[in-house]
Amino acid sequence: MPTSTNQHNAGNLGFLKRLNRSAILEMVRRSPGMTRADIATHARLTKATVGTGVQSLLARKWLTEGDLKKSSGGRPGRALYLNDEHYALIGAEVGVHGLRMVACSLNGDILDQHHEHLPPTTPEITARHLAECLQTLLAGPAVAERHCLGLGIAVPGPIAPGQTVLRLAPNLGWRDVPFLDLLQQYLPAPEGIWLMDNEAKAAAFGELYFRTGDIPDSLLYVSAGTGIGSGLVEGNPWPVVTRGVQGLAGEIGHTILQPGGLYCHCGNRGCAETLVSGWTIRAALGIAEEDDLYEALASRLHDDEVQRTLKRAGQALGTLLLNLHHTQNPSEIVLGGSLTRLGPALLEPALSYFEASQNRLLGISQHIPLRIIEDSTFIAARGAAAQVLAHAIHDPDAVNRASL
Amino acid sequence: MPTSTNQHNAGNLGFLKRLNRSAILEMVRRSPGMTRADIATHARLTKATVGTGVQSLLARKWLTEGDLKKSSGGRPGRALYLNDEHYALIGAEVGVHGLRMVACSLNGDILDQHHEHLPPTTPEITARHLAECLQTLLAGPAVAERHCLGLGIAVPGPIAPGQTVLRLAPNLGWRDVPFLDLLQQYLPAPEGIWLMDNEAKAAAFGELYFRTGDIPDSLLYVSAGTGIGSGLVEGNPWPVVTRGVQGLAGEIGHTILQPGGLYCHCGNRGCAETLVSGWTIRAALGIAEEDDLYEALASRLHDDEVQRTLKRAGQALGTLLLNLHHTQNPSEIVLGGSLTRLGPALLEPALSYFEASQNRLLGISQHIPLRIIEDSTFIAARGAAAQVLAHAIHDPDAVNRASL
DNA sequence: GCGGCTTGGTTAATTAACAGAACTAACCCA
DNA sequence: TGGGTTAGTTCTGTTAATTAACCAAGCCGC
Repeated sequence: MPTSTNQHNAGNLGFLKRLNRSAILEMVRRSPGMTRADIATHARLTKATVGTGVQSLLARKWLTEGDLKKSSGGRPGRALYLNDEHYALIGAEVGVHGLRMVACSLNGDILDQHHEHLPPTTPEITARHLAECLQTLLAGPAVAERHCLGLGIAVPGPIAPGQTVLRLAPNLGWRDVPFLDLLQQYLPAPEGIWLMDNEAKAAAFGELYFRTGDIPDSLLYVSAGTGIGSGLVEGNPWPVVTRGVQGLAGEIGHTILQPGGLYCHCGNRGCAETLVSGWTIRAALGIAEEDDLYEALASRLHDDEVQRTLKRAGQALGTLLLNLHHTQNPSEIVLGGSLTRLGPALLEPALSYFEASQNRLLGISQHIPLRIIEDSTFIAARGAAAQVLAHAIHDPDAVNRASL
Repeated sequence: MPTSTNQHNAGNLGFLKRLNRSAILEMVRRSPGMTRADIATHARLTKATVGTGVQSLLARKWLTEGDLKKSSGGRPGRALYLNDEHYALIGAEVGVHGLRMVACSLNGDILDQHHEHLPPTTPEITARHLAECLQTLLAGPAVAERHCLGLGIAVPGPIAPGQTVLRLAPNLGWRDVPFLDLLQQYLPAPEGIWLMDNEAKAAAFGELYFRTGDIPDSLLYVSAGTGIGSGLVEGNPWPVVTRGVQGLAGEIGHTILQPGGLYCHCGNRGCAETLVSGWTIRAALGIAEEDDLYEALASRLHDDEVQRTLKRAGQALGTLLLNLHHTQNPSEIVLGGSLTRLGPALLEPALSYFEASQNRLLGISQHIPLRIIEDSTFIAARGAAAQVLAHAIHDPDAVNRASL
């Protein structure tokens, strides 16, 4: 978990040095083209301190110098940028319909990606499969030249904070799987950071962290697919994912929207997932698990039954969003997951309800931005890669040292 | 907002010194009786660093030395404690039924308290009234001898982060009131920290921060009174209150529990408050606003109508708690507010539903502790005082300097 | 085009914080 | 009573930020 202070919250001189290097790096990452002088004023450090810090970050290939900036009467400063050529980040997602993996540059650009179809199977087979694909990815021309900072894995289930065990993945049929350890058995490389997180939380982190321009204070990612989950990222300048004690934060699919409603697979009644989710829509419209939901519905989208079902589901989704707004009140909401491909039939009722209701309480017209991702295929994998970067940035000198 | 790093997340030597002093102080606060050697090992600082830090904190009366500890073969260490005699913290709550204020010691012990009955009125009258009462409190024998670190105010409505404006307080009939500024006009003293926060968020902070023994990683306070609100505190070792962009985090009373249900005063339908809250229970049972809810119900508690009403409300409360569990998953839940006085008729249905449902998802028997506060009269005021302490602790040397 | 003016960035000496080792203090135990 | 052990301090050393001087590189007005 990225944190700007060490575990015990006290620090020595080395910690201070690290802190300042991270701060410089993070500032340049967020505002590409800053000069040393800009950094000094914004970070309230002296020119000298920034100078040596930048020098070290240049030497370690974290930064590159760009052109001279326009002068405003004095000597022009030299623009600094994240060195987008030297390092690579690897992210992967274990999903219900297969494995997805990406290699990213420090700016979050995807260097290489791969989608491997794989129906739910045992953790061992999955790990072996993933290890093979990752090895190919690592050896590929886009990555092989770069220094790999680490690997992040996104999985469809809750993970308790500080743990590497996937507690439950109903859609994979897994329970208490130490997936990261398993993967490590089959995959020696890369060295560096290894981490695993819930799919929606990884996605949320990536959507916030790899944002170009102003980074919002907080962001909620709602992942609407076979199940429904969410991830909340908060904190400036060091965003952190909210997990909860048992890793259950964001299990919004099991939030009750209809007391006494239908039974959910979790055993409770009236969960949000009984109203919106891949599996309820499938159940309501008689679509088999093996079929692609979008393809199965494409031809029937204008059927009355389909329309009614999706509208009902959309309204529930809108209610869910409103509840999250009044519980967590994020700066921004991003809606992804396979259900967004169903388009306006599902989303329009959700959005119109949410837009109409969200400001009733304060009576203001300040709307929370809500963005919909139509193709969220690689979002979670990229988010896991972002988490690797966030870790690495906290000790930028470490990557060139012997052990991380 | 207490944060261990400065705003720009870079630091100089002075920052490092402050950080380490805070860390020492916080460690002793949490584990009274630690010795210098204990601190050194836990904080990973050297004995020398801890020694000088402790010396300075002793000189500034933040700490006191206690007895020698039992030796285990070597020289016994000297126990260190928070100096509970020198400083005072002031907290106040502006509530629907009046003003409450407390003076606390650093350990959170209440030195003096006052409850002033005051029906909802204008912000100006309220501020003047509060200022007078606070002046009396400050001049009282329990406080006058002490150095006052500052004043925290808890109010029944949302406050956007970093602001001192109460955006909305439906139960007071206020909107966009700069209450802290207003109060400052009538009350010159105390110098130091001034802050204002939502009542449930202040309460949450206090319940976590003034806890004796192990402090949980996170805590959710649910305030069930005229309206329903919650506050979530997270973070170790520096707990932080979650606010949301507009300060709406924790407005759980306006979370939809019954889509298409009754109209709420906020304009939406089926809000939690239409099912559980002082005002719905009053409306359902025909109790006037002026009457004390508890007293009005005391004689009728075994009426069928009352029982039915409270049971329904209790079930809704249980659902609300479950939803919070699956959204935020706090380490611990504390339930307070005037409704807890209604006892088992309301609480038993809530708890039994929550207990039965909370572990369905993970299929484990690890329960989240849920504590009920029967008398939460001064909880929010004390919480506001705790927030003052949390601020002060981040720069323990500052209080003796000229300006804070 | 040639000095002032302004801003960017580096360098060398200084300051201030933590670190390390030696030392004293205080207790236990045999 | 002396050796072993742990607590805490002191002195010296190391490290990182700071200060101030300096050089670099543009602008501007004459």
